[in-house]
Amino acid sequence: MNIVFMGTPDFAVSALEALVKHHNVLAVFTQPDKPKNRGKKIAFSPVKQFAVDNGLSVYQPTSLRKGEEADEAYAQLKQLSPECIVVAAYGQILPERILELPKYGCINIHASLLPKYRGAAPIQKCIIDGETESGVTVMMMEKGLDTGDMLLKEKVDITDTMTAGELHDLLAQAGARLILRVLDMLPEGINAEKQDDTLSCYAPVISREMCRIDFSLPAKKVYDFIRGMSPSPCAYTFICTKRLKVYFAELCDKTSTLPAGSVIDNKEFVVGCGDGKCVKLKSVQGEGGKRMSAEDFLRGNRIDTGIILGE
RNA sequence: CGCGGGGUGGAGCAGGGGUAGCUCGUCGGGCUCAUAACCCGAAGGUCGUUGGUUCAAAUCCAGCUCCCGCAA
Repeated sequence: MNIVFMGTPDFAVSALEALVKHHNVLAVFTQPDKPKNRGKKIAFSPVKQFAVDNGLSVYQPTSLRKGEEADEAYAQLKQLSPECIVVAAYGQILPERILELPKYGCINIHASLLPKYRGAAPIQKCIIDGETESGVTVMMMEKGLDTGDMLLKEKVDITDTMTAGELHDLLAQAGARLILRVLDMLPEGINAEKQDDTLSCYAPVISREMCRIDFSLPAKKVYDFIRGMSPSPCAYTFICTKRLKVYFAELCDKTSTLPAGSVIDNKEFVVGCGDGKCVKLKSVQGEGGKRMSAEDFLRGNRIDTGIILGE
């Protein structure tokens, strides 16, 4: 099938990779290159990198909705005349005229079991909420954000030690499998299932401030938060005014009567939480340092018991 | 030229012109019913790289390189 693909981050690459193998990808749309990282270097999005490596033509309009670039993009799409547009974490909302353009419509791969966790950060959010399963939904796109009729789903179990990164990888693979199945079924028609809006919830974009660990929450919540943020955008706290990123922790059976955030054991980096239970930090990264085990970190940084994280 | 931190024995760090130090690990020995506990001892580093200043550079200066935090 002739397809135009739209996507930006790593999550979208797996799907694109699968499409390239089994279909004819006419073009790839991805977000414009922006000055990123230290020293203002401009970096390609993972999707663009893959597209370039595989000789696909790339389009990077600033907006599909308004302005000259939007009109240009529309004209380009019309000329490409794809039978289907596949979208995976593209980062832009498609205007109606584009939604209506392809014969089979625009299809989205979303990293949750819709109607739950609509929005930008479903993978992180469902782990933070302590869910035990999630999945991928492939659906028709319509005007609303992640509200279209669902075509196919695949469930994935979330183990209680799984991080967002691990779930991300599983879902990306599942997404790639699903989109291929959907495309095969498309010409014959698929039963679409409407979303039950009363069951929906949103996973908004995660801002920097939202990544800060709140040790006044129960230990289990703190634990879910840390693994839900890992490895990106990564939960953090402060230790003596310095930022400390926390990549992984464990629940531990010690208890604490000290204020939430207190370090109650500086040999194993045990921190007290709001409900008196504790989490043991396992993988951390200080400013200017590399990610390392908590044991290594404590070896070189004198952390007295009783000091409170978060400042 | 966005701001900033850093590259020191296997690991994590301290030192900041003139015998290279700490915590842990490793090896050997001791104590113990026993231990990730404790005691004694040992090995292990051309202090990222190049050049400069100096009687003397891990330490000061310049370039290079690699790693990382912030901000976007």
